[in-house]
Amino acid sequence: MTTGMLTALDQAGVRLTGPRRQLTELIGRRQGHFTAAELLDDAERRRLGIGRATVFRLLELLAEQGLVERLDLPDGRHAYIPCEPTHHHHLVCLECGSSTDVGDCGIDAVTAEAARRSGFQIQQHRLELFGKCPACQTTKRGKR
Amino acid sequence: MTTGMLTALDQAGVRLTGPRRQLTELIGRRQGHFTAAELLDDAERRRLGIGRATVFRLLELLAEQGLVERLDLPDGRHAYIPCEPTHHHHLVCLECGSSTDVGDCGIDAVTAEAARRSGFQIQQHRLELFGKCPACQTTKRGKR
DNA sequence: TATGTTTATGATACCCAGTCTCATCTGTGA
DNA sequence: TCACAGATGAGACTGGGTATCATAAACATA
Repeated sequence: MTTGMLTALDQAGVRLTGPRRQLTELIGRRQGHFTAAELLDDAERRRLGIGRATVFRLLELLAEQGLVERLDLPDGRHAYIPCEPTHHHHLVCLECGSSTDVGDCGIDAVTAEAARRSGFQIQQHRLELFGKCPACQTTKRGKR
Repeated sequence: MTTGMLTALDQAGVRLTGPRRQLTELIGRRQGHFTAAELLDDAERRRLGIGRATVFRLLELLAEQGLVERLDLPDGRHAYIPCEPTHHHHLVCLECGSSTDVGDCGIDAVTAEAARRSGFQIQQHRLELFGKCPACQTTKRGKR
């Protein structure tokens, strides 16, 4: 996954710099979604000397390549999820933060129906699903 | 609609103050979604002397009551849409900014399918549809 | 209608995420 | 090994949103 990200960047024709190698490495170690601030913290904790702007620039680059997706958490924060560059949706666990991709699942029928009812031409949609992952369902429920 | 917002606030047990009346009035006049900054501009242009904090406090209050919904535009900005306090989704026109609500449209089947495939318990979802409204489809397309 | 309590207000300082600028550095192709 | 386009880090800046606090106004009660 980490190497996948790097080779994808390479193929995109950008330079494989030190900061980019280190940051993709850090992203690869994380489980599920993360915020820009968390990634920046990781880098600072390891004293990699990577600047704030570089982190945001890389995230933007990864998002352009579809290697990461930007996502709005229910609490209003922004997070990023590493993912495959095909259209899909995310299922995010509200407890542990892990996430899974799901494919189509019939959403096209929904958008078509909405278009029919409203007369809109639908150009893009965003579907985000939030809940509890299988692992968190089995652990004790009083937890929070 | 405007009065609906006010009476709903009244029923929520909060005070019907001057600024709240004026701001809900301004919201009522707007078509479709608006950002906090736009609402603030409206208020300043009319020299209502309403503070920044008051605008954000009212929007938060309206969102709590489900009278307004906060929404993330594809360009990353945040906007608010006045709406009915029942569960539904928004169709947003990317050209003129107008919006329409659509009801269920079969999204429950999609979330059920995603849950089945992934094992997640889905607690909430967010679906936002972006496109071109009927009016903007008929006006010249070179626009934008 | 006057009063008093509670809630809301505006001003302002502040915080945080993200962007811009710019001088310096470095990856990479030759 | 060299040259240079592209990337970097520092830090200033912006814009959305929040916290604080003294003052003002809504509204229940008398």
